[in-house]
Amino acid sequence: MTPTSSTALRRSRARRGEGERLREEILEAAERLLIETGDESAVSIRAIADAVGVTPPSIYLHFADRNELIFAVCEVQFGHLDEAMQKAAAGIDDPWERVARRGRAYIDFGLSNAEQYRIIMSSNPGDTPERFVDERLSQTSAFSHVVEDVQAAIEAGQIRYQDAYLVSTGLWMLVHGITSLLIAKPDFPWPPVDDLVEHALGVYAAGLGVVRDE
Amino acid sequence: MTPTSSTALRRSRARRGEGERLREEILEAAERLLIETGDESAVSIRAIADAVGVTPPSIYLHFADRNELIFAVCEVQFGHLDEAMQKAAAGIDDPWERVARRGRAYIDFGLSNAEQYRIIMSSNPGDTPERFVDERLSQTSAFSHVVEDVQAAIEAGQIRYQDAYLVSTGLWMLVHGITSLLIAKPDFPWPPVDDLVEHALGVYAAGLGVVRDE
DNA sequence: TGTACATCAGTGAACGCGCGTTCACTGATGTAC
DNA sequence: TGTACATCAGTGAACGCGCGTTCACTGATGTAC
Repeated sequence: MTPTSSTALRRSRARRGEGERLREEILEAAERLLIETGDESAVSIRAIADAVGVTPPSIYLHFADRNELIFAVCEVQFGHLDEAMQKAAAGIDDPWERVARRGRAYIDFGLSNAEQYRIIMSSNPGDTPERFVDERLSQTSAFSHVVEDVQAAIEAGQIRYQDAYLVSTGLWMLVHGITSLLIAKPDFPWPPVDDLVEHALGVYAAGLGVVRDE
Repeated sequence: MTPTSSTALRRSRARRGEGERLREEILEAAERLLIETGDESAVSIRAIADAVGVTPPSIYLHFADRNELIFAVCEVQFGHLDEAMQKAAAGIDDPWERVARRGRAYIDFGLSNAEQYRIIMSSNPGDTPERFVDERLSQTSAFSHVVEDVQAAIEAGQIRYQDAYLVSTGLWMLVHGITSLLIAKPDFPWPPVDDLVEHALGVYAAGLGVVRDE
């Protein structure tokens, strides 16, 4: 499993001015390793360099240290999550329906990309590099889109609470709980996943007093 | 922070027949290290041995390998969680109130013991040793106590759903989501924690159609 | 059209580290006679 | 009451490993003259 010797052919050097190409290749290889090994600690500078077909010091041409590289991977994943949620809500008018679809998209993303989800949501805080503010921003962008839809649902009289931020936070907690527990305890005798998701979202929606337009 | 040289005095050797004492000391030291460093990977065989005041090979007198040791630590933590939840429900008659108190106790336990909570709930599956069945059992004991109370609440007509197992699972998802997200993202601009917990539990209770006895 | 040169995209070798684990051992302690 | 001996609770030294990171370097490529 672990590549002890070079598994990739030596990569051909980028042409003048195309040095940035390596940065993308590094990020892609890191993501691939993360998915394949299912273990963040297996995503080492050396393993990445080997996967790209380059020597370890080359990594430092584009990232200050390992920590920055891992955060860059997270940044990409937050982008994917946001995209998936935006796509799920696209073309839907009913505000609560938009929220619910975002929620299901969130869960789907997490379950389909378990390792990526794990590192963006369970990573140890405290070792956050300076670019962390950007990271935090993109993290929040998916969230703030939810807040907007929740606000619209409140204004449409679909939800009986008034604090869109509080409601959105509660929803995040719920979908995160579903996603992360299913990922962390795959052997637990869960009820069928779809039933579970629909039950939990249904209960929460009922508790919010959701009234649909239709 | 990391103890590079011996930080503890050499421990005096146990008397004949009291070899098991070391096992307890190892588990306590491992837990202490986990709390102090906030990082599972810092809880190494060598660091534990150092903290206990013993040489690394001594660990192998009581644990087959590092993995078994870490799982033993988890086992202890699951016991603590179950105790905390049992204590919270003790002396309460109203079934739903018992469930709600268990839920708050769960969240309190997780927030007060963040690192322990992290390892028991986010540990990588797949490297589970043979004694895993026991571990799984103690994990489930806290859960099955909830199922019992939920069943009682259903029978008392407090909840409008009929499947106690499904309802309990949903509740676990919710409280786990609250706990783990607060731990994982301490810098996020959360609403006040108490408000958040009461809001989320309140919404969920309302969604379950909870009717109180009083 | 030819050549010197700066720059860019990397390489190769090495550093020191902490890790899990194994192995042969030691020395105090209790027990049998 | 004294002594040989088995056992128990550890020790000390070493193994091989993969890791992040640094450093001085190389050699192809494009540009200026």
